[in-house]
Amino acid sequence: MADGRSGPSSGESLLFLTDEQLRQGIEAMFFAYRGFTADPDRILDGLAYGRAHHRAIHFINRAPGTTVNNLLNILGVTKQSLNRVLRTLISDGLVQSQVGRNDKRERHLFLTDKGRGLEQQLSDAQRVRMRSAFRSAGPEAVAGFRKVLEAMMDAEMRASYTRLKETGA
Amino acid sequence: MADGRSGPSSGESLLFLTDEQLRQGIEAMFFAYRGFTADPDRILDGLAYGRAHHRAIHFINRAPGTTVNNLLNILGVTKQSLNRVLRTLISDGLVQSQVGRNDKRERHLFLTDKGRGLEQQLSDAQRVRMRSAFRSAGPEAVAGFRKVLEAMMDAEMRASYTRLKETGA
DNA sequence: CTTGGAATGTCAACAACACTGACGTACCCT
DNA sequence: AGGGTACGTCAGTGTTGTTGACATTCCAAG
Repeated sequence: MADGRSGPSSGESLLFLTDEQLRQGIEAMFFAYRGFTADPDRILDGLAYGRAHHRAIHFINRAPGTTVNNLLNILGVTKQSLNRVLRTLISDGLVQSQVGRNDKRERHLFLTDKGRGLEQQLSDAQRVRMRSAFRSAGPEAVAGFRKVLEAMMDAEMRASYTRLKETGA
Repeated sequence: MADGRSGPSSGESLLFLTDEQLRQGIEAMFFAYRGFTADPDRILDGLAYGRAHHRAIHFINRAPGTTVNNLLNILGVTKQSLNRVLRTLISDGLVQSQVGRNDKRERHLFLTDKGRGLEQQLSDAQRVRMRSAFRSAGPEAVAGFRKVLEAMMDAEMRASYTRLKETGA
């Protein structure tokens, strides 16, 4: 109970930092993330894939030719875990793995046409919801949304996020 | 590709609704959620519990005396899945299950002192990050954050969220 | 050139946690 | 009495994470 539910001591009211407000933020994250993943999950359900496949496909699409190691850092899982996912995606012809020219230890990853097809389908579904949420909330709200999320990331994740952001802009 | 990357047709610029902006929003959600769960996950790691236990504890604390069925709807998992979690929490003395007085089929769930202790520990860790993100983003950003997340939820989840919000206010 | 360490990726086995399906018990209500 | 509800449980399966062991490749020290 060591915290600021007490009155506005400084000039600002800081009402948005009460435990109650923070708790609402926590629950909002929980419920919203469920919505966020719901649509792609429904699509993946029919196929033999899960959320991990979606993530891999998304980031390979974002950074074609990325190495396994690079993908590992972005996704934050073990290489063994990622490898299982990649193996099925490769054998199903959605992803193509290409031995590095300079360093033959590395594998560069690309989506095939088929892979790009699924990626489109998944990200379309996700974008529909995101667009509708953005539209109904308005531009200022979206800016705040981004600002808070960015502040909530771990430092390394923020770095990955920023790098990707600048790549695509 | 059927969407609005074209010029500002209406009065508003709608620049925040481009595919690129939506993609950044999607990636922000992904990276931020990782940060959001990182701290409690670290605590849970030592104990024999996982994220599922955390969620159960959180919502039992939020709505003491809630029934199993109610919890089921909030968490959005099957009763078998929830039951596995509740069984360990009850046998470890963190949660107490109490047969309903009016309807003896129902079980009302409460945290024990021990359970409240762990809840405090977990939510403290999560609040620290949330508070720091809120503080650095500022009140207007926080309002926007909440607004977008709320719009992103499924209708039923928004109902649960609102109900909880009003209960605690 | 050879050799040993570091980096990269693969295979195998296991644990956590979600799911479906089927069933049993206790209870409420008509 | 009978049908529906609330809860618990057993069995089986799938996805996704983990650790451990190992093969290949690169690079640099000797």
